Amino acid sequence: MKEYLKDLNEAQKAPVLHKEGPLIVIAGAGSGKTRVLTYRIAHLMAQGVDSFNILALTFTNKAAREMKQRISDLVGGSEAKNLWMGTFHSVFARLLRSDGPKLGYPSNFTIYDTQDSQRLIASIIKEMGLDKDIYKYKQIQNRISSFKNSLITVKAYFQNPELIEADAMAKRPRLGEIYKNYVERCFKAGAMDFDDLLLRTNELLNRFPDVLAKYQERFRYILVDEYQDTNHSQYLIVRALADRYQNICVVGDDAQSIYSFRGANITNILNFQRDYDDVAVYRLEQNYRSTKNIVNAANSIIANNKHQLEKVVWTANKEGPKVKLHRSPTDAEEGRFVAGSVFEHKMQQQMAHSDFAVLYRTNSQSRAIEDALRKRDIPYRIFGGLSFYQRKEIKDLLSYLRLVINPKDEEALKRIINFPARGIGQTTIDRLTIAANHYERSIFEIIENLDKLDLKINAGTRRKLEDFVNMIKSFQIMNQQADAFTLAEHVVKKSGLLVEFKKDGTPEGVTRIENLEELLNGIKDFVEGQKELADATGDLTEFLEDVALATDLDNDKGDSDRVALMTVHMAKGLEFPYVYIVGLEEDLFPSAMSMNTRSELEEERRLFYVALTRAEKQAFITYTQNRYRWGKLIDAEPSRFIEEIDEAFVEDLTPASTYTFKPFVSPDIFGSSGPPRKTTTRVTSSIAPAEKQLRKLRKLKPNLSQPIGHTDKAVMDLEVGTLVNHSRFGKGEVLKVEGNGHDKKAEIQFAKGDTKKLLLRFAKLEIL
DNA sequence: AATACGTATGTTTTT
DNA sequence: CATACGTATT
Repeated sequence: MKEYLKDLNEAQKAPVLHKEGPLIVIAGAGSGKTRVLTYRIAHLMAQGVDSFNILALTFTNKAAREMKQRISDLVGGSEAKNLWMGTFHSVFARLLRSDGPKLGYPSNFTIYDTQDSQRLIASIIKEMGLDKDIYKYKQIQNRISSFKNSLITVKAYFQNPELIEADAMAKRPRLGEIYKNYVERCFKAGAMDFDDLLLRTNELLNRFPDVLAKYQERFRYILVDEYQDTNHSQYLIVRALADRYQNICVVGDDAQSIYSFRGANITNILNFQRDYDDVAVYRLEQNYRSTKNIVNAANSIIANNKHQLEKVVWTANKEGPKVKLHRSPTDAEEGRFVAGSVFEHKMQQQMAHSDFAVLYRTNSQSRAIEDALRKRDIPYRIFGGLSFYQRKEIKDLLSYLRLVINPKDEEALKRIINFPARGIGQTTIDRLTIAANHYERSIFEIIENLDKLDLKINAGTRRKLEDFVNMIKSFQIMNQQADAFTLAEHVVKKSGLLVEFKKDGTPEGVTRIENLEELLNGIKDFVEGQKELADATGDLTEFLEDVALATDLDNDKGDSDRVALMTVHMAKGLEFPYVYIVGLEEDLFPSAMSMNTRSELEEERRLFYVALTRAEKQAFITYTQNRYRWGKLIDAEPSRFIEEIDEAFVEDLTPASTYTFKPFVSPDIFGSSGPPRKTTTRVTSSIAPAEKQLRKLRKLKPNLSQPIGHTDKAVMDLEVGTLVNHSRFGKGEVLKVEGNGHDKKAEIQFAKGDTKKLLLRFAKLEIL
């Protein structure tokens, strides 16, 4: 009777059919976890669960859109439209639009992006008269963000001597004050930053039991995708909402946890079974995406990580070609290789451009690839990097629109009050800011009441300020009648933006005008699209929210046949027949910033795992000997990850001839088995490669005497009652031993209070 | 107040 | 390299 269940294998069917109560799906890469989520929702609806009672949190808005569409196809009718589906940020932004006023926020609050936050913090630092070389606004923004993601409010900060001490040690004793000011200023501006969308949701649910109850009733069934990448704030929201009905389904893969830098906490997924009663655990281990060579290569990489849930990803797919490895002299050559290879495979295999993706660790690597693709006339699209909405001209126009919606929005105001130039200088803005802080009003309100205040601003400037405010007010009046597109078009003309960029005359200015036109088209699309959606109000507020939370990926209509260029992070959840992973070099991938601790390094490795498992048919891994970085050509060494791949699944494509140019023969220090290590042509380097490698390894703190993934015999034979010491968890006692050989695990009660189940093969244990 | 120029400074990844 | 900020000049 349930036709759609035929689309699922047995392992997938189980979580789909699971009825009430908490469940976790540990899903290996490419094992069809999106499919499980989709079908589970469809199945719930088919079983009579009201679509209004289902909340699904996805990783991208695009994923939500596609899933909705698929569900709609499965169940028919228009029910799927009622599902609450989207990213944490967009779902809870929407929730805060209706319930945020209880916290004192206007329902039309602005969403500050990272740049807005950083600018505000920079100006606070300046206003406080602090040394900007010690108080670096980016670092401070980062720290504040991580506070918020861990639910450390300003109050909590000041009650925590450890944090205060840490900042004092870092020579930044006034960090707490900056944090306090920042929060107050955001609040006064009617603005929430990205982290606030989660933090304030938590606040709302904690402070108002009736609101919590309302949403617990509403969201009786909660599903969370990519659970391994949730941060503490998100975790608490989910817990609160699921508490009443416990119908919580989380899906994820600990091996693909790659967002710890923004607070993602891998223990959320590792501890899920402890958080809820009677958790059903399902595993999806069959990979449907990739060839055997790709799956096996990926498995061999991830085996180097110690901390992971037990899981064996396998595939019944065909063997496929081996993972190809290629070395180039420079990054430009690397680009050429990729472009040539794309061209070749497209021709030979009759593929589309969109079947290819180039993945890199950092956005700046896109340049060399772009150049090469362009030279070969291969169409491409870059995702991420400086997104469309972050371009200057776009942010300018958006700032006008933001100010129309929320005149208290200080960052928007400061951005455009004198752009295009209208003779309002820094001194005036500083005075207004001081007055605004003093009277606890917004700058906009100060200007509105200029005549009542005694500010040192001359008549000419006063006049200009009034003109500005009147212009914004005229836009506001227009906004009550006109749709977003008509208004935006009007604003472009009347604000002087169009003229400003037109008179520029350079190709740069022309591009800017084109971008503005593109934005206007986007607004038009939005306005028209809104008419079809039941739950959308279709106004400017909503458009601005979409814009603030959209990523390039969300905007991809997939209507053009281009090679995709993006960071590995962005590629999560996607798949392509052909994948090129470029820049596999030490200090780049793994990043130099992420090699200080083992857990950072393990995250880099997971990132590489994610990259490799995007590929369906074939994966290419490239690295260079020299690369431009900071505008200078620097030596590059092959990434340690290259030799971690089991050689059985790799084939080196680098032409042998390039090896013959070596001025000297470097000793084959890693044995003849692995792929060739760096064969440097640099004679100036006095340190031999082996020596260099060793020095790098020593930087890693944990005991290197023991190779990763191999534990000595005594530990493998430990018994119940044995006292052990773990490199991270400390001392503990073995409670239980289970499994055999490879799978042998021990349950250990640690002195700190935690009980953990560890795979002996990986756990770093010492018998006491 | 606006512009032009020099310097320093940092660079992972993103909602 | 690219941007951001400070200083000097008009």
